[in-house]
Amino acid sequence: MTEITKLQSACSQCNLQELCLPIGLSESELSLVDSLVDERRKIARGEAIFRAGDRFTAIYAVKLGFFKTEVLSEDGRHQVTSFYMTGEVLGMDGISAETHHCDAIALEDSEVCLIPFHELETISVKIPTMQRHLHRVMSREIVRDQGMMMMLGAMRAEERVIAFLLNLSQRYATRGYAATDFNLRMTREEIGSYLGLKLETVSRTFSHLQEEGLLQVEKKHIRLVDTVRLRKMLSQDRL
Amino acid sequence: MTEITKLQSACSQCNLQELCLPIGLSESELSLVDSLVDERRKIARGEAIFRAGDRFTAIYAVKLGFFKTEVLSEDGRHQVTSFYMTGEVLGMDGISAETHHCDAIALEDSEVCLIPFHELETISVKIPTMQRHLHRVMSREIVRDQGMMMMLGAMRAEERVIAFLLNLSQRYATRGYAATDFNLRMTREEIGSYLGLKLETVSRTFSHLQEEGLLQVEKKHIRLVDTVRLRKMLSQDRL
DNA sequence: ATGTCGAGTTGATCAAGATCAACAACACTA
DNA sequence: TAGTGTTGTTGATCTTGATCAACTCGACAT
Repeated sequence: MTEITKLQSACSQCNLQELCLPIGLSESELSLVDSLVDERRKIARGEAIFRAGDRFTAIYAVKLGFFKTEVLSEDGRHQVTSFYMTGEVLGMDGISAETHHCDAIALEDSEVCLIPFHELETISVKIPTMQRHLHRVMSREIVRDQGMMMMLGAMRAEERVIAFLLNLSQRYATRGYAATDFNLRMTREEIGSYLGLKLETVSRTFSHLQEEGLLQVEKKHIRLVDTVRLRKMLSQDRL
Repeated sequence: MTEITKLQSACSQCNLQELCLPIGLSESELSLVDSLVDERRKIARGEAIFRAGDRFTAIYAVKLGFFKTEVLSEDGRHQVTSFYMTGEVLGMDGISAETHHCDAIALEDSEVCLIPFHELETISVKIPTMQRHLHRVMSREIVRDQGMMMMLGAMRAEERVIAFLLNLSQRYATRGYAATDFNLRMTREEIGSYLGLKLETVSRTFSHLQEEGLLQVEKKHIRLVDTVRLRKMLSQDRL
């Protein structure tokens, strides 16, 4: 099903530039980048960009759509480790062993820009700004994961759900979408897996927060009613 | 207290080379690396290499000793996010924002090699092998964190403790130390924090595993008696 | 229409781990 | 040498979230 198309609009033309690329690239540097990212790939909902065990060759910038990554252990247990939206980069788990450690699956019909990693390394040598950018993107992933560990290790169910929603909200806002009014792309089960909770607990927590007047839920549609108080519940709880 | 010494023995002479550096560097490349790492620092037990909020300037290779990193949230909660032993590299969380996001604290009198990061980036440009190595080290951290999230989100207390001990065991083995007989450098509370458990639970789990004849605990000293069965308990449990 | 399937909600009950508490062992200090 | 603080163990009880189960709703196929 996966369709491969040559890139129509180059990175130098892309409106996601400020998310994907470092600022302040010269024109000649930009054209180097254009030559690097020469393939776009459409991924239908439910399909994978890569799966655990696949040979690592590239990282992927989400041009459009929504993804989850999922780790699976030998015994069949699996856990959602991340969600990625427009402008975010995934696949960096594969660098260390030249093999991907997780599945990356589209939660809606999506499109990614394929960035051949070894070529990226080559270009980084020529453009120091690019190298630094790459390092920052990787480091950001490390920091994010640490925050996640904090959440899984130290927060209770309600706090996790709130943190999750506020994080989504903030990321939508960065992209110019409504911060308090959005549709979830993932199921309750996927949220639960991500947060280390069961789907029933996620559902109950949504209902409970709704009763409290903190948010409105209708199936996948979320409206954050009182973000101030939600934020407060994160920092105050269990003081 | 922190004492700064000029490096006596260079990287090119260091017996940790194979852990820190990529294999196959030429002599001239090695001397470049020697010029990069020019400072060693002693950190007394309980002291920090850096703290959250500190400006990021370098990453650190553990020359000797044992560290924990700890994230703290606004409300005072804190969680151990990692332990680092000889030959491991820490501080990469700081790259993204030029600021460290966690505290790195010595659990015993230790010594680290200070690697100025921007100089490392510069040298990486000249030595592609070095660049690739750096990327692998960062990626390894990402993979490790994902495994950690899996553990925190999907495993129960006993499994977490077993996974923790087997991981330690494996890392000691890599370093040529006994794999089934070692001393813990951290308290039960630190283990608990790392595993998302309370110290009492860690203590009880140790006792329980001892009753089962799987390991022997005496204060900080651990002896893994039946690693085969321990490993099995990880993969079989909750099949 | 009817049936089926996946996703979500809600209730009742259960169990894992947290919490509270007492105490032991030991290190460090005065 | 007594005194104090830190670390660890163990017991009793409580709470949170898991589990099991029933049911609704909507999408889709026949």
